[in-house]
Amino acid sequence: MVRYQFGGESEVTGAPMSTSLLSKLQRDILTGKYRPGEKLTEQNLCKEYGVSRTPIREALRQLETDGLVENILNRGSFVIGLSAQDYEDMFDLRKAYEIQAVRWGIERITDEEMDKLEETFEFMEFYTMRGDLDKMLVINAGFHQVIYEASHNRMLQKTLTGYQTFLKYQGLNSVYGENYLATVLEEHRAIFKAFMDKDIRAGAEAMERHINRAKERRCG
Amino acid sequence: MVRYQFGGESEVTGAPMSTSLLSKLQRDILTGKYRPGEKLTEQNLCKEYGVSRTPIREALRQLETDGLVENILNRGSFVIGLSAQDYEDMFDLRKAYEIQAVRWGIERITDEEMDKLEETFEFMEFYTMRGDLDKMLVINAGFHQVIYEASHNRMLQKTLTGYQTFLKYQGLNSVYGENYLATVLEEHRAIFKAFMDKDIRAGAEAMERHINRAKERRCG
DNA sequence: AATCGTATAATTGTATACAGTAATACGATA
DNA sequence: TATCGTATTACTGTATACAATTATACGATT
Repeated sequence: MVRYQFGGESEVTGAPMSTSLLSKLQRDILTGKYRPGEKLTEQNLCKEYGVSRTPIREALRQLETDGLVENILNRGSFVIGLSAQDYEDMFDLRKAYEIQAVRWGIERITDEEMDKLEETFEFMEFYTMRGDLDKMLVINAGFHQVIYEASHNRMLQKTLTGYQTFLKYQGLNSVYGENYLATVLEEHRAIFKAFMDKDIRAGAEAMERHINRAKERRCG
Repeated sequence: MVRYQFGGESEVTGAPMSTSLLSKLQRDILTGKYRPGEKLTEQNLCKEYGVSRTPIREALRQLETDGLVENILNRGSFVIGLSAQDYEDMFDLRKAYEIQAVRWGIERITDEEMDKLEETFEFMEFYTMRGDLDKMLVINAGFHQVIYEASHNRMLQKTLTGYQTFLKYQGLNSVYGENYLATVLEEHRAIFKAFMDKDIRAGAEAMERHINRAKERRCG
């Protein structure tokens, strides 16, 4: 058994500087720096992150719609806690959307996106061979991201990307079994094959199995 | 055939004053006052809604995470257009979650919530008898809301409530058939019965039928 | 006339200032 | 001592001010 610790940030979005602030806050909430129910005083956050109240408030508003924070009028922002049940539920919510992403993805994927999916899968094979868990987790997320893009549905993409954020930090507490890499590779291979074969049913089933097992594994 | 026009606002949330601004912006984007691709200049919005830039910017950030607006660094906010395909897709996304809401709802509903569901359903019967389409559409949304609450999952609730906002204004363009009310009542009756019987499978199937038909009807 | 470069204007991003509300401290009263 | 009421403090909500970036206008050059 290997207890895994994440490396640094990986911010990829071409979004505003304040997005960096947002992802820092997401990280600090999801990793437990701020505890459920805790009040996030704007002044404190200003000092903590070295910016003024305006960007802090904007980030808090986004955290609110993300469901990480609750905003009460004239009283401030409070961290929302996720129960074990919430985390378990999240796999089911994710499953429903991931399956839909595969269905639409197989229908709608472009040639360029297919190339990208193939390339990503080959990276997965490579890093699995090398036993590089760190890189693998990043590629893993990337593989799913390509499928989200291939679904050509912005909302689906946005929601699933949001779940990945949650799971990314949840992953900090995960324990990965010895044959985790090989197992996950085979699950992904089945999904990738369904894309090659343009077999929607097979793709949906492969993804369902993948997420069901992820739920059992309690990671990725 | 009856072409339906919505009445006034129905803001129920006990949320900040700026939420009123947010819902106004949502309405004005979804009803087409601001067109897809159009730039939303903060100054203009200030004049339009009679507030300063601060609350405008906060609302824009929320609209961004809602997927109604795209924010480009140093260039501003642009209205995101939803294609016919996007609206069609939305029924499938909603369906996946509505089914999950029923599953969890039947498992987790409290006695108080069950009372509320029953009461809501009885209102539906009443307004159907009276042929009051206006009230019916509100109650319809309320019936689903009770199920969301019964699911006891905040994320599910939030996401589905978001879809309702989209569909609410989409409804403006809907054409309701003569026996719309009676049809929808029967679909809801099947769902309600499944809650009474605590029959998860029946509930999921009833909800699936309901949303499939809503998709065909292109409304509610 | 078309294009490039610079200067100006407009707009966004951030910080600060002011106003209104909630939380707290503290003293008066029973 | 306990409780209530008031005064003070702290914080949020909103408006404004300043800085940095982008868009536009206009003239110089080819």
